[in-house]
Amino acid sequence: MERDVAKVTTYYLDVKSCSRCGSRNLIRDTKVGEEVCSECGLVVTEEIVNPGPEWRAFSMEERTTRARTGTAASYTYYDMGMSTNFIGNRDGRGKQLDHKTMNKMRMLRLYDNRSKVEDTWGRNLKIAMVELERLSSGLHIPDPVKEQAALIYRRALKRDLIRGRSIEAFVAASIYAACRMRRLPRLLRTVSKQSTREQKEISRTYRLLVRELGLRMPIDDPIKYVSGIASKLEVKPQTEFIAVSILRRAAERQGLTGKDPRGMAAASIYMACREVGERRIQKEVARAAGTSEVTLRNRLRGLEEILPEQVSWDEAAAITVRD
DNA sequence: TAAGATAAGAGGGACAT
DNA sequence: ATGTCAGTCTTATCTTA
Repeated sequence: MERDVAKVTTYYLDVKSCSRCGSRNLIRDTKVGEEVCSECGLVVTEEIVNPGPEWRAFSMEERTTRARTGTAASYTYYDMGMSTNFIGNRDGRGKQLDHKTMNKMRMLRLYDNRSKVEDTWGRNLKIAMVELERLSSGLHIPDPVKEQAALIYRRALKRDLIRGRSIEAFVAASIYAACRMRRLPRLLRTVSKQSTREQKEISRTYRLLVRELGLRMPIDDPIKYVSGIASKLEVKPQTEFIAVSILRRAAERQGLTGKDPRGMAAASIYMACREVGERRIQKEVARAAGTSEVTLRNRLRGLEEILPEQVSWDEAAAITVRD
């Protein structure tokens, strides 16, 4: 553990200015590993290039905690005998304390409470990071995304969102959120299956995270799903090409907003297959896209309303070239 | 046999109370 | 805070071409 604590100093090296307003006046909050622009308020943490294991960020916390509480051993037994100390203003015999001593005791009580807050965070994080490790290895989450998830979790902890709720759900939700942010295709269902918590709770927690932390999720573009589905179905490149063109044209006409992107992708591929004359049944396409037949049909209906004319190969080429 | 239709249920957002 | 409403997506089952 110790050798990794030493590496912490490299953490922030790459950040020099705010990516939005260019200000160099950045405020660091080392407890959450967050960096905020003092000019425009942008959280620039995401810009930080930070490869490595997730508990490097964790050790930031650990370092401050250790500085307060001493050895790692006392960290583990943090609560023993400490919680009832420093109460009242009388000594052991019930005698009133003098002012000097009372002030001293007040300071001690203050420090004691503070260190306990830090300690609670530390313990929470320890449990959370173990869970994070377990889930991400089960889901094959690459390190940078895992790192992102850890960061999100820490921000949630800092904002006191977790008290009274389950750590596991927050870890799972953080991972899902990190995947969305980094455009790593993982279904909420898949993440939930690895977690001890049910999908319902995790999805609720995910939305809580997005709302409370103001996470900015990239809108996932149906076009991104096309190639994956196309390769699963082994359709011709031409078909895939036309599917993309269909989506582009639908997007121009505001036909994609608010719909499940996977359903849109599935419908466009199905449509493209039909136009090229490649035989694929709805069930196949829907399954490859990870959605249902019904959804595919509904999207298909929407596409047909928006795009009454066929998208031929030539038109597809024209649409693509124009971009 | 594939495609379409319909029903029922879950879950969440918007909006009012 | 709680309830209602419209809209989405899912699963299951039935009908149609």
